[in-house]
Amino acid sequence: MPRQKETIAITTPHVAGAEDIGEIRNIVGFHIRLAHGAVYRHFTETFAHLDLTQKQVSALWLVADHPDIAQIGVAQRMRMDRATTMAIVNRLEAKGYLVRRKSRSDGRKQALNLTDPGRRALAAAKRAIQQHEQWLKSRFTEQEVARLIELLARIHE
Amino acid sequence: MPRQKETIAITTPHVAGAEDIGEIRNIVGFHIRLAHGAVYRHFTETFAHLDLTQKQVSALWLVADHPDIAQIGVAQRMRMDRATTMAIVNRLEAKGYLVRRKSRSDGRKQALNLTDPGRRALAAAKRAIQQHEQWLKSRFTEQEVARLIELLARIHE
DNA sequence: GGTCTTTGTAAGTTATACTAACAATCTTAT
DNA sequence: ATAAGATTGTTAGTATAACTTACAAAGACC
Repeated sequence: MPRQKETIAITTPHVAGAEDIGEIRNIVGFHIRLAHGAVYRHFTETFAHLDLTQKQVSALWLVADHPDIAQIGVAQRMRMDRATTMAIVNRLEAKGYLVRRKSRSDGRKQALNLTDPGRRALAAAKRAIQQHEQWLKSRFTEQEVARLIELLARIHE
Repeated sequence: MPRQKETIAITTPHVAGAEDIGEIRNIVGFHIRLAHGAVYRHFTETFAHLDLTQKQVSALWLVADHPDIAQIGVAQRMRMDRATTMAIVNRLEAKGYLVRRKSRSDGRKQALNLTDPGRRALAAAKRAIQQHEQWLKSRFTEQEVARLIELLARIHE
């Protein structure tokens, strides 16, 4: 994770000339990538003091919402493969935020559950996310937010 | 902030505190990340035979649109820092798709330009992007595409 | 039982993004 | 004009993430 102190804002500020991107601006994928990058950077700043990445928070949140979930369940909900999920669960386990234990219903699976520190970390993360979402939503009306979510969902569903 | 809970309707069964910001699916950032992941994955499949990533294509395209552009120019337009831009330009140079040469107007800068193989690679990439964009746009009307681009631009601009 | 599938794990590769430090060059203030 | 400061490219090092391949253990199905 890009650890950082709280010095400066975004490393590549929007300066004159940045909007001159030519015909590439008509490519939807290009805008999704730029928007994702902007959100990612702001997220990282907002979460610098919590030592958690987007993926880690999402995984933590999913485990909280679905006690005893298996890694494959997290992977499916986050559209990741098993190996990537492993890496993220490993990091969360190393931080002491969740525990693996063999599932009783299916010996192949590991049931994931939050620890108390994990619950506290998630609570703090949710407060930070509120800030982050506020930053993100501040440029839209409520109706536009709903519309944006609906359009994005059509891409990933 | 009057009446806003309606759009974030779905109730969380377990915890209902003042700090509870609802289910993860109501978080805009989560949808942007999932949509970006879906687009990234499809892009990678579409481009498997071309040995080019999203970033590399974008950089190639920008250099084609702006001959003699400096690395810092590419960085600003793609919202990347100088070090990340270096890595991408290095890869494109290693593939023989572009050349660096000292800028005459500013000795600190490197003027970037495509080679002939670079131009051919970009032409092929643009054809693949048409396919990719078709896949992406197929779930929207033209009007929705325009709306989506407009909303996304508000995030990264 | 035997075979196929699913799940977790491990190892290794690639791409991206960031920091910090440095040299060369340009810009600006005195 | 020169000193001080800012910009640009570069290198080195770190962290995350996504992927592949391979393997073992357990479940599903015939």
